[in-house]
Amino acid sequence: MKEYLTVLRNVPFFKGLEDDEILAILHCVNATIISKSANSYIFKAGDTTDVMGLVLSGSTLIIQEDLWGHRNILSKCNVGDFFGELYAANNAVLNISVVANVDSTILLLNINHLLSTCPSSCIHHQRLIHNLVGVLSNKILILNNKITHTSKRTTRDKLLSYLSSESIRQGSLSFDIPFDRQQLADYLCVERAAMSAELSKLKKEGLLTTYRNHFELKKKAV
Amino acid sequence: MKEYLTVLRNVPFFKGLEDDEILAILHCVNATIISKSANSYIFKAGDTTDVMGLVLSGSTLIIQEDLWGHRNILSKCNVGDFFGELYAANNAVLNISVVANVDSTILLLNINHLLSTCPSSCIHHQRLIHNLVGVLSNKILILNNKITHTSKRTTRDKLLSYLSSESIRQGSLSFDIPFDRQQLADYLCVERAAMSAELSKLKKEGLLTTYRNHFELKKKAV
DNA sequence: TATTGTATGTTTGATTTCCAACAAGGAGAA
DNA sequence: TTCTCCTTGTTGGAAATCAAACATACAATA
Repeated sequence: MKEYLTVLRNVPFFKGLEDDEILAILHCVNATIISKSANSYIFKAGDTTDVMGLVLSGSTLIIQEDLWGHRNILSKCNVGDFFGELYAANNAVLNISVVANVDSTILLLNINHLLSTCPSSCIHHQRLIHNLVGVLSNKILILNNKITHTSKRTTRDKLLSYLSSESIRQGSLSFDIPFDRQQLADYLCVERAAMSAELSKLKKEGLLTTYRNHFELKKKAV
Repeated sequence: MKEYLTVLRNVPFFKGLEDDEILAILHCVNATIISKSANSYIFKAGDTTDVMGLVLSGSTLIIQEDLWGHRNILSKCNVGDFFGELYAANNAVLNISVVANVDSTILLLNINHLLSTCPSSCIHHQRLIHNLVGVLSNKILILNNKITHTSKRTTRDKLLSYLSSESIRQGSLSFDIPFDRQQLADYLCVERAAMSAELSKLKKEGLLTTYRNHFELKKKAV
């Protein structure tokens, strides 16, 4: 297990924990390591699971198939990423499958063990639970924000919603965003070209100025 | 506190707990009750908080203001609903405000107390933590689903994505949905009229039949 | 039965977005 | 410098969506 500490140290679940504490917890929740060859299934849609997975080496793909058999890759989990925690925590039927992208090593953590204080009342357990709740609620905040922006009907409103929230979040009318144009368009679920055009309009109307990923909003048209 | 047990029994956080267990937990996490008159703030955007709120009587509004002062009501919390748990759990700056809609009574729960096993090692605590994680991860699953559907570019693809997932979830090509047409359109972020038209097309193409909120999908065109 | 209200389907012109291609500008490499 | 490559901005025709009507069907009620 020790060989993977360099990975585990940087996992949000284990934030703020020392190496020996991590090892103690892994032991206390009876964590197991499995090896999966490329293209083999780790979770299959329709299953339930009480363990979550954490990629120690290799990578996995989260895929979803619709009724007509169209296969859709939802995301890729690289070393240090975890998956299945939502279904494990909720005892829900998986509507996604997880397959090894290449030969991979996966750490399996039983979520019920994680959530139960261990017999020896292991003190780091509380930290872990706190981290878990933090990770989950942070994810909800991120998703909520995205939905707030993307549910606006026009490209213009999506842009203004996003830029306004970034400005408020960063506490300044002048701020950088973490996206280039293509990424911003993908995030807002619009066409890059249409978005660029809309940005130009907003500039002409004096609502903002922008250079690359730097934006400045104006409260009133100049 | 006892007078509110009828409310608390039905809150997902307290699912599976008996009345006396609920009372024990409230005591053990040092829960407090506050009264708020109509239109007064409970949380203000920009604040941080380590407590979450639960509506015992009355109701609250979750509101958000953008940079230009446009006020947007995001949701309403009725008796038994809770709010602020995401920010409390994550120690995040609030980007929403919560105001009392009418004169209201609010139960404040300190999330750090909830997440720490109490000195007396109160056994119901584990159940509570488990419930909390369940509630959060379930919410993520719901949001993920919505984003999956709404991020499709056309009304047709949004419909098919949603209907396919519902069909798979309910394990049948013949199923009911919990929305009427207007609600479905709102959920998918499209126009009701355009959606109705698209449904008609899909019918003509033999991909599905529908009556009201009942749908039957066809794997191949008839 | 007649009346009313509600949900759903249809239509149409205006508007917006999509798609594809190209243009402009800058950064880095040869 | 010159030549790429990459990002961003611009444009025009095709396609989709929006908004606002109106039509239809059905249920509930008197």
